[in-house]
Amino acid sequence: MNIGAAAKASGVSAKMIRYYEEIGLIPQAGRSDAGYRIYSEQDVHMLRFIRRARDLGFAVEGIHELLGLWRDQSRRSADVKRLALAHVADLRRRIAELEDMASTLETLAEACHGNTRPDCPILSELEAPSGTGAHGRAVSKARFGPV
Amino acid sequence: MNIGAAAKASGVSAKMIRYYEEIGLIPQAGRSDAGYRIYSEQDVHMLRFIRRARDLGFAVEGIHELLGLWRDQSRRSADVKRLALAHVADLRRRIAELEDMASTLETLAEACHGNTRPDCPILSELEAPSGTGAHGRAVSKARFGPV
DNA sequence: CGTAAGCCTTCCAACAGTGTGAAGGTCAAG
DNA sequence: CTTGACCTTCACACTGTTGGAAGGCTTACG
Repeated sequence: MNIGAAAKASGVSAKMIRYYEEIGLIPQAGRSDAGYRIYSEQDVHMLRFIRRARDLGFAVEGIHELLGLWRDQSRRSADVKRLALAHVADLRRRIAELEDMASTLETLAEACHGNTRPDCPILSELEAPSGTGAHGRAVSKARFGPV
Repeated sequence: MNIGAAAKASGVSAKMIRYYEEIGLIPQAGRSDAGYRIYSEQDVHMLRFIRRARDLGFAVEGIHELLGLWRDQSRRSADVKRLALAHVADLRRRIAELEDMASTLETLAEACHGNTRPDCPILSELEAPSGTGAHGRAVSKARFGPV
């Protein structure tokens, strides 16, 4: 199977398959005489696994560990569970940060007349935040990388 | 004021100040004889504005628009409000995606014994998703860039 | 057999937003 | 004058994905 067919079958783009190979997430694919990468059903199976882990928000690093456990027949399910729950905690942390921002901004927007006049509490708040936000202050050094 | 002092006073790192200047988010700073960037209290005020907008999750593009409105004395507050609410909607959309992932994964983790045996519903699900997730399927092509 | 479409290959660049580090100039205090 | 703390620019890293260009391969059709 060519990379295009594997991409279609797995839902992972050809570009990403090559990228995953490059960073060592997946083993190097075998090559045809012409140098084309060749994939088996097994490979497609693995790519689909990766695709789903990605869809659940796992970063490549996490997917790497999941793949290791997946392949390891003597794994302990406790390790998988720990990995999953750590990721859930990470997701929840990010959710809380976003929620803080959203509610703060929503409160400010509610207080804005939204008319043709220039005065607006949103800009005022950005200019000089009032000490106590009605909602937990979203103004923090919260940083979040890509998923 | 040097860039270091402006950074300390505004909460925006010197690196980021230079970056913001480079991409045109802020005007080019004046220079001293030695070529050092010089900042006024006004500039620091603007940097603080940027810092807070960033803390509320606005992307540089959005901050650009906010700055324009901030400086525009004849702005209509309706425009500010529209911008803010559009961002809130964006945040909520991302929250929903993350929440979907978290709850799906949490449900799977709950079903995992978490012992020394290898069988684990988390891996099973990644291998071949059961048609209907208990929670809305988090498995989608959901993509989200940086904040 | 020739050729054109549609694959495949590699390499290079871009995105957001931030950080790291190197090589060198400058400023202030001792 | 030296030292250390600053400033300058430049280049590169990260994450994950996409886009394109230049060239080779395959396949199907005439």
